[in-house]
Amino acid sequence: MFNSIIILGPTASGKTEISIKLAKILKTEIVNADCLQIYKHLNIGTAKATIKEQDGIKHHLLDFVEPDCEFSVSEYKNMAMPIILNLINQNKIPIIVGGTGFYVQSLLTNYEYGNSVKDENLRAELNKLAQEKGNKEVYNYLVKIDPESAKNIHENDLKRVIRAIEIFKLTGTKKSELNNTMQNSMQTPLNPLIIVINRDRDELYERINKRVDIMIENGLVNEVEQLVKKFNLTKNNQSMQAIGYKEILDYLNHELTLNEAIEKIKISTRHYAKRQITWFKNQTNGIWINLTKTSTDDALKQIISLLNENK
RNA sequence: GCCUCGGUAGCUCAGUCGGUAGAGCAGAGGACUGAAAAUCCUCGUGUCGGUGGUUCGAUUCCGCCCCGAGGCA
Repeated sequence: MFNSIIILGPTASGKTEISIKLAKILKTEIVNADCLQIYKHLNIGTAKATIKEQDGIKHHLLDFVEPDCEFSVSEYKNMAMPIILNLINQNKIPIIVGGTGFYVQSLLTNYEYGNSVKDENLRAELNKLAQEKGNKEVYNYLVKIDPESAKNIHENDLKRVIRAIEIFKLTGTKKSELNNTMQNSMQTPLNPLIIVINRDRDELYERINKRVDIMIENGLVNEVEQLVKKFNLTKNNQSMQAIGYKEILDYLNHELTLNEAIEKIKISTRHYAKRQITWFKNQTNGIWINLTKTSTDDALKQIISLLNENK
């Protein structure tokens, strides 16, 4: 019997609307699983549901991190899990909704992401090494200390190469060993109904393009300008890696024209949607609903009946 | 009307001293275990504007035509 619902879907597919309507019907609450909607003040560009759109439904883990702070899956998992379990205890069926597959995945496995926190110095050092002597140099180092992990990481994927080294340096345990032990305990208190909201590619891309134009009309440039001023943000801040924000930042720094920035936002968003679809397709086994071919109401009916079937 | 420069992949363009072509972007597929809206990998056949001619062979050379940009009238 399902005790929770997870709603995934690429950006601009219509997750938000459907999840709020579903929450109304089920008289439950929503837990955000979007790695940028967690940030306060990033509203327009992240397509965060406004208070009005939230329609009285309680949203957890939305809009609570300061824009100059960092956040990670591990923290997400630690915060989300108690909230979800608490809702289940109240006999509610929490609806977890978002586009960050990585965050959702953290709720479905017992992986503890290592005991290692990050080590900025080590990261900087390895990044420098890569810059001076090439990615291969850093990769070869990983091959030496953890050949098993190295096999699964491309030598140019610096972030992952560095993280694997970091895990070993900080914990003395290889990442590959960590994987093996964790693999055996792939269990979770959640038994979720997983729904993937999607649309025909053409329509999705049209919606993305249109939504970016609307964001600009709604004052995205001003939002970024105020944010940067107030919090002294630069490209290096995690929140400023968000699509829509980094490009407008370039515009404000006169590195792009407005039109170039807008075009770039559209392209990056399309790329992002594509990556999301790949992830959902191959990393989760949800039930797909195509909103190009199904109305929102029918989709809701379908979800409810799936829920009841398994009672 | 004349002159010049262009017309090659969805877009921007490279190239073939004559043996039917290749980059970037777009697009497609994939990876993903403490940055994930991040990071990374793979994938390029198209009447080479049209039509005649020269040639064993033309997208490449020549003629004419069409389209675009600029210049002279």
